[in-house]
Amino acid sequence: MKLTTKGRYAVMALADLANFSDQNPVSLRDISLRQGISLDYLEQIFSKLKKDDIVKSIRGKNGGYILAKEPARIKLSNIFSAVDEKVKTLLCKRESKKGCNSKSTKCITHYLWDDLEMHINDFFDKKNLGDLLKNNQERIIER
Amino acid sequence: MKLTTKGRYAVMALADLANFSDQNPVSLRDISLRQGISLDYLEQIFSKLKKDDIVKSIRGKNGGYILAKEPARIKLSNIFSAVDEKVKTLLCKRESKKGCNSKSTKCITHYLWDDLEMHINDFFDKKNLGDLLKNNQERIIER
DNA sequence: TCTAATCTTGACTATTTTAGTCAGGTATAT
DNA sequence: ATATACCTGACTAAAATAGTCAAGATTAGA
Repeated sequence: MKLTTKGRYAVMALADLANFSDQNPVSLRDISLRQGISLDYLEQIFSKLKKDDIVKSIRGKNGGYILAKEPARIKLSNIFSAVDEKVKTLLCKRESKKGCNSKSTKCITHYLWDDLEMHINDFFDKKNLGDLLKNNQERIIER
Repeated sequence: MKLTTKGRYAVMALADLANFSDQNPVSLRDISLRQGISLDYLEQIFSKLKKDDIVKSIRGKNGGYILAKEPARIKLSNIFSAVDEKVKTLLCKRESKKGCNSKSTKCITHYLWDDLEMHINDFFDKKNLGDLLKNNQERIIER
C-alpha cells in the first residue's frame, strides 16, 4: 500500500508554488529544480491540476503558474483526485451484489476495507494546503 | 494508493479459517474454493503467515491450518507485516538526512506523509481478527 | 519583429510491481 | 500404498508506474 509519486509530487509542487509565489507566477522549471522532479513529469501533473481549477497558468515568457484560490481552500483530497490518486482497498464495488454476498465469509472483510478507505479519505479531506504551510512554518520556528 | 491482494487475501483467508475451524484444521483447498483465491497463491501466503506464527500447519491427509492463537490476539498489523504489505507514503527514509533537508521546501510535505502513515498503521494496529468476526456477526444479526 | 522562456498536448517506453503459475518435492492418516 | 494435504523455489504474464520525447502555441521583452 503506497502513495504514487504523482500524488506526492503534486502536493510537493503546490507547497513549493505557494511558498515561492509573491504575486509573480512560478515556472515549472523552478519547481523542477528546487524539488528535483522532472520538468516533463511536472507538466503532466500541472495540466491536471489546471483542469481541476487548482492552479491557473500564465503563458509566455515570465509566465508560470499561480494557485487558483487561497491555500486554505485547497484540500488535499482535491489535489489527489485531480491527479487520479485514488484510495482503493476493495475488490468488490461498493454497492454491487456480485461476488459480495453478505452471508458468505467472502465479504467478512468488506466492511473493514470500507472503513479503512473512509479513514484515509477523511484524512485527506480534513487537511488543506494552508495547514501544510502553516505547520511547516511552526516546525521551523521550533528549532 | 491501494491495498495489494496479498494483504487482502491474507485477511480474508484468516477470517475464513477462523470461521470454519471447529477443532479440525482447515485445508487451503477449502479456503481456495470458498474465497475464490488460487490454491498456489494461498500456499505462498500461508507459508508467510506460518513463519510469523499466525497459523500452525498440520501436514498429511486431513491436515490443514489452524490459528496459532486466539483471533483477538492477532492484530491486522501482524497479518500485514507477515505478508509484506507495507504502508509507504514517504520517499525519504524516516531518519535520513539525504534529500530531506528541513530547511528546504522539499520536505514541507514530509510531516504530512509521516502523519498519514501513522494514521493508517494505527488503524491496523487497533483492529484484530476477533473484532472482524464479531463485527460481521453483528451485521448479519441486524438484518 | 525576433527570440527565448514558458505553457500545452499526446504519444511513447523502460522499469517495477503485482499477481499469480508451475513443478517439483515431503509428511501422514487411512 | 496412496491420496490428501502441506512445502518450496523458480518462473512469468500483465498491469501500473514513472517517467521521456517530440512538436507545438503564447507571449514578454530586446
